[in-house]
Amino acid sequence: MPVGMNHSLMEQGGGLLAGGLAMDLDHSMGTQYSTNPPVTIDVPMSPGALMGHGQLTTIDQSELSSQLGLSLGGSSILPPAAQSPEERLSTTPSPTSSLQEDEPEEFRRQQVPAQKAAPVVLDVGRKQKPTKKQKKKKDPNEPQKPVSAYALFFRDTQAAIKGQNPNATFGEVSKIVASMWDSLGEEQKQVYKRKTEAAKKEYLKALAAYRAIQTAAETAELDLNPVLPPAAPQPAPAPAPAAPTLAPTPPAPSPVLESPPATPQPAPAPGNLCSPPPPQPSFTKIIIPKQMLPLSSQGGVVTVIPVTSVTSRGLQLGTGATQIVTRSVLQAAAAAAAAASSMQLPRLQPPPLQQMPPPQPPAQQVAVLQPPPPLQAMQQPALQQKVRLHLQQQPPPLQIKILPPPALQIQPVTLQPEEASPERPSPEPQGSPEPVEMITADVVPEVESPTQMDVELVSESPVGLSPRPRCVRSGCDNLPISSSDWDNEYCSSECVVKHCRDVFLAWLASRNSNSSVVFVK
DNA sequence: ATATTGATTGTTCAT
DNA sequence: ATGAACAATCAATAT
Repeated sequence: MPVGMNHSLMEQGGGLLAGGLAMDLDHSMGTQYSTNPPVTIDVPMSPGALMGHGQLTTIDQSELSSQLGLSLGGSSILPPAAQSPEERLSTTPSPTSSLQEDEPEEFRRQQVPAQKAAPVVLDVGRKQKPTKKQKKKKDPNEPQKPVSAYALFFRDTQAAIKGQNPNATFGEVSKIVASMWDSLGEEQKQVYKRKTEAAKKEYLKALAAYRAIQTAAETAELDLNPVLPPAAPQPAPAPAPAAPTLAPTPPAPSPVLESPPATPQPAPAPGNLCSPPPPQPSFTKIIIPKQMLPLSSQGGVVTVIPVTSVTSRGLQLGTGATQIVTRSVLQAAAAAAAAASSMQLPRLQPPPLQQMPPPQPPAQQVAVLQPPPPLQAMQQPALQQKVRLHLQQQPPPLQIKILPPPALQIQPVTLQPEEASPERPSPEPQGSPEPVEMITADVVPEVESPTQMDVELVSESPVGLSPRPRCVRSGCDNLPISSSDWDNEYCSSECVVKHCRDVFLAWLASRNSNSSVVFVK
């Protein structure tokens, strides 16, 4: 049985992965699970990772670094401190508990250079061993400590894993993530580590500023009896560089704290897939014993979906259906849709996901991928994880390989037989890699069956161009004109009114009841 | 100890 | 008393 995989990417907010990720699924599908050799999925992935499970899951990872860099940049969650907006000065003494990591130390040192560490006093306070609750009491304004590299990795990965195994418990997912992390190459880990380091830097800065402000506020309070509420400072961005007094900030006091550090270098070429990351041929294999996998009971299916990835080549599914989805494709689809009609179809942001109706007879794997919005991730709370996969029940064992992003070649165009990919007249004349115009059904959120989607997408554009539209009002044969009051469907305001009236009357008639309907314009 | 996510449970507050 | 809104807890793992 062919395994179909659906992979859709959300638009990345902006700069996305240049290197994009390519996902390659190679199936040497045979026919039967048992007899079939394991299915191999080559996933040039980026940060997000994937996972899968089945009888045996093998994940090969190779240089994710470039991709990771991108994705991370995207997720850039990091500089929490710096970004944390709600910055009110509150004089609340930050819980001592928070003082432990390095930064606190640094901070202390800065403030009290005289004594080296002498944390004694602080320790006392800390000793308290506050129950969990207490520690949480942190001042909301206090910059948040950057999360660990592993945590970042977890974030990037868990969604994909969950997508594959919706039933997986947190513990199972954790194990998988751990094993993936374990087998992650140093370089890849480095990427995450770098991220966290950068975040830490930011954090230190923010913390310094924060403390300075607090100190200033406290002193001010002491001096000036009136206890003013922290002056309801602008809810403005975080680490107000204001840092009046000491400003123990680090050596390089680049005054610019607040602006989200647009993640410097990690994300080279956001927009396009043009810059292929340096290829790294090495693979790391992750083998996840069936037992580890949550859905093992189901005869596992392994699917890997890089959260942040974008495929340069897209996904290829075995035999029957070969599908390639690329970011450009999505964009093209979106553009097409937009162009096609004024209506905005929900395609890009499909509802979370409804369980796909039991797949058609031949089980198919559908993977819907939604990479987290890159840089903006922070800003947009909501989505971020929308990876869902629907796998069929008894898939042949799969092997997932994470490959280095293929050169962004664009050969892919070969796919979908049926789909004559419409040449988008519009944008990107350029011969650049933005290759594929193909829009496979998959691209579209699971809302509809692939087939339908195709139809939809394809038909849409034509609609706009379709031969001579007429005024919508029945009985009117005039050509429609465009107006700010309506799209292109009426020839005049009269027709609009008439049409609406007719419709309304018809509706009333159909209900043949005079319920009290109020027309509110 | 803290972080990851998300479900569950517990608490608080308003009606 | 009820429900909404928010907070805490838990799971396995890494730092």
